[in-house]
Amino acid sequence: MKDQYRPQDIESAAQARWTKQRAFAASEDANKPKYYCLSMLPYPSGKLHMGHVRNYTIGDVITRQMRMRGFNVLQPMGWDAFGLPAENAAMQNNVPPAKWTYENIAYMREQLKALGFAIDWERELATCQPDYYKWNQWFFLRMREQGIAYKKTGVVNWDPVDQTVLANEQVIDGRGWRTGAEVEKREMPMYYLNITRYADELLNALDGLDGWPERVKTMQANWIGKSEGAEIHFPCHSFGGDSAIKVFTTRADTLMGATYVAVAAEHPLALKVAANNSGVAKFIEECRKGGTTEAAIATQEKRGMPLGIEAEHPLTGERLPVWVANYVLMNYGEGAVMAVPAHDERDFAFANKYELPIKQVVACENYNDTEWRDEYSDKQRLLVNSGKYDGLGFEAGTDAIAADLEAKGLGKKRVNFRLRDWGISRQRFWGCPIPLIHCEACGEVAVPDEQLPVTLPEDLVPDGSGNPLNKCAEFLNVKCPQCGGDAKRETDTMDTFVDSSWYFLRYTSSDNHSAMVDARADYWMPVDQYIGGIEHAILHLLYSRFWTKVMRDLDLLQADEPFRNLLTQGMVLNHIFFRKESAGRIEYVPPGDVDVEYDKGEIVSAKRKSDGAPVEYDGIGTMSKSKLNGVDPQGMVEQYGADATRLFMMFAAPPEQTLEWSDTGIEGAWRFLKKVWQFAVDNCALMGDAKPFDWSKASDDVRAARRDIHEALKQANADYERKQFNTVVSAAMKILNALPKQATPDEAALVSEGCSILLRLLAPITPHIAQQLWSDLGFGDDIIDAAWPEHDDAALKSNVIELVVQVNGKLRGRVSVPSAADREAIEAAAMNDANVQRFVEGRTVRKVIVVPGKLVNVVVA
RNA sequence: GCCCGGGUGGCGGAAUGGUAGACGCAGCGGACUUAAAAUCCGCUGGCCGAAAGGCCGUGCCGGUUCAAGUCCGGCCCUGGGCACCA
Repeated sequence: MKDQYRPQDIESAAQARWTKQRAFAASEDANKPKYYCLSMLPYPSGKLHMGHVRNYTIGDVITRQMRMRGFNVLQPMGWDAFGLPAENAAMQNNVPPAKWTYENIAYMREQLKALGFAIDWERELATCQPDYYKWNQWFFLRMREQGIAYKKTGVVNWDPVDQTVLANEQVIDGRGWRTGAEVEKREMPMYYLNITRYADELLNALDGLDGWPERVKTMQANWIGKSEGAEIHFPCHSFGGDSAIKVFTTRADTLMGATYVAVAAEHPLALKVAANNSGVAKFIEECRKGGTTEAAIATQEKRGMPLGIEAEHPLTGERLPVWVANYVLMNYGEGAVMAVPAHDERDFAFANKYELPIKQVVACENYNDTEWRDEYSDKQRLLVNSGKYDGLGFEAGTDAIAADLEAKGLGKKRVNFRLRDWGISRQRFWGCPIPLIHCEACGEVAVPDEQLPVTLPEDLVPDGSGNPLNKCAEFLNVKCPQCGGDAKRETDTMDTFVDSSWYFLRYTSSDNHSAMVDARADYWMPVDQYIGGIEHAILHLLYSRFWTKVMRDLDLLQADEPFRNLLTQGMVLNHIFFRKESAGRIEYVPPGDVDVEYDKGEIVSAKRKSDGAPVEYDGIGTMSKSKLNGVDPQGMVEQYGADATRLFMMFAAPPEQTLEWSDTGIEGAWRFLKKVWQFAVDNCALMGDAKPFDWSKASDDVRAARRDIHEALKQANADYERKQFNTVVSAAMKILNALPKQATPDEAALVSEGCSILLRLLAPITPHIAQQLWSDLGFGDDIIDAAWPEHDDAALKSNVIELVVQVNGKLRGRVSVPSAADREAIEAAAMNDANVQRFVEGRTVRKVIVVPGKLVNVVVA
């Protein structure tokens, strides 16, 4: 074996060996339990960043460990290749998005290979390949046939200068990022997927996802947002007939306290009034400004205006003013609310601002209608000022009022979800075309299955003024499949979340060109372990669950849920710097190009290295392409090797924890691997002997060292089980520290067993060095085929144990007792300690708590 | 604004109600070396003390417990998500 640890040599050799063996090419095998280990596919942004290294190392550690434990493991990889950054790069560099994307994929694939991940590359896919997105289109048409995909209008961000739709990311402080123009909301026809049809199942099935983090399930449940309440009709005759304003409320019990009705700015009634009322029209116009995100809407100043019409209270017939208010959301409930200012915080603030009446109907002492207190909305209190409903509680009051409303045909109990249907239409080029054709004679016609895929031209370059497909005659002009007349193709493409909602299924059947998935999907599904960033906790994971259920209902799949176990990786954060260009445009500056001045740990000033000009600090945030704060692992891999990089990433923090980027510590990982190598070189003559050894005849030192090793192994296995890999690494370090550096022949069994354990523990994390030493030291040919190490209980036994003695909970001494000592003997030994006596002397012992194997606590008065 | 996390030495972190700071990084001291690098050994939360030992200490305030970083209530700061970034 070589004297020096040189990762460049051993890493490429190990990778070549695995490739030649097709070691990670998975096939369906009935003789072994299957294990599908999946990491979220990367967006091919150009280069890997540390977040990718973290994500894929976690997946690889699990993959390799499960393989050594005897599972038939599949770990595939692909590319989430459609999306906005490719269009931006295209505009900047005047290259087609396809070229940019495929070049990025080629580069990043080599980076992944250099990191030695145990990936089955034969199943690789990219979502921008026609062979992949053909099935998006095929399945979209099946959903359209079922009514799951349907058309309605939706709101988008509109840049009035560029005359184009903007993504939320392109709206900064309510203005377009390129033009600086104030963004408007605009309605457009779009396709939606009817995810709300599955709302109940998506919510209830969370209970069965035992392998998911509680926090993710809570986030999904809150997102789905099931509310039990009532639909109530407030009759309104202003525009003739017997129409009514419908509202949804979770507090029907407080109906007698309703003093006005408020509708959203987009509500049909508001629009009708606006037709003849320029003040209202102007207000609605104002509400159209600004972004469409919930955050933008929720943080804006609450404003409203009377519509000048009235609605009838459904029980009392009292006339209530109708207002338009920007805090009412059109896409939640009915787009209208009954306002009960006395018992709803937002209504309270609104009523106080516009001097609307406030009527208390729930018992609260010292009610004050100018200062809000949370008890006003407490559901535990009883109704007052509510006529026949006085004295009822929340549930009884709701039931009684709902029953009376139902009898009058003016309402009923109802469940409402916060979840909205999923709008998938995008007015953008670099995405999967929606397979529809618009014919003047036949209307909207589906592209026939045999004409799929509708292929996206790969040579167009967007220019920022909208979707280039609209100017591409070759794509646009088509014959109608029904009548054969001239027709136009749909130019909207699909949300990229569509692509990522089922890619994990395509891996199982990636070579099948005649079906979306086949029976192999039922062999591999569900995914046994899914790993990806916590930022995907809601949207991607919810859409994938929905998509899986739809495929099940269309008999394409047996699985109900896609992901059995979920590990949400904490994000890798880095500092963000930027400066404002003219026209309000923001230019981000990579942290590596910034010199920073600190004062008491806080950044006080920053300058760009390349030109010395000041830059602004925008805090710390996730590594992202758009903010240019990603760190490329390439330099680290070249200098220290893949193993040291992987080890460092795993050692830096537990997988689920957020990690602020810093490269201090890579030296430590590198040093550790050098020490492992040196230990192997120094002791190689004693290794590989697998003869049984009688440890009871070994010296005390050898047995003590072996106990430390097996204790560390036990801890490491528990930590592998709970996926806390940073402490697995520290256990490996402890094992190396416990082994003699230059062993004597008497220690041969100890170093041989210890080294064999150490290499197998490290094999999932640092597979190259583990493979090289395993074969050099004669333990076997391939460590990936070695059995997983388990600790020996006999090695953990000890004659004497040390206990901690506390007096009133404070540490006062330590005593050694035989491990077989009983309670009395332990107590006596504890009381005998000189320092303990100092603190007990002259005081009364109230009780003595003995925690076996741990401590004694003497409680004195 | 709403929903979900996090806050422990100079730094990354460990501690599944039971010894706070494992394992590392950085730093300091020493060995080896003509020298440097590399390597090896030792020290390293703060304050008091010659030492033994003591007092303080896990974002802040309060509570439960023999015992709280860990459980409960309130607050502050910070990260993620909020439906067109992926």
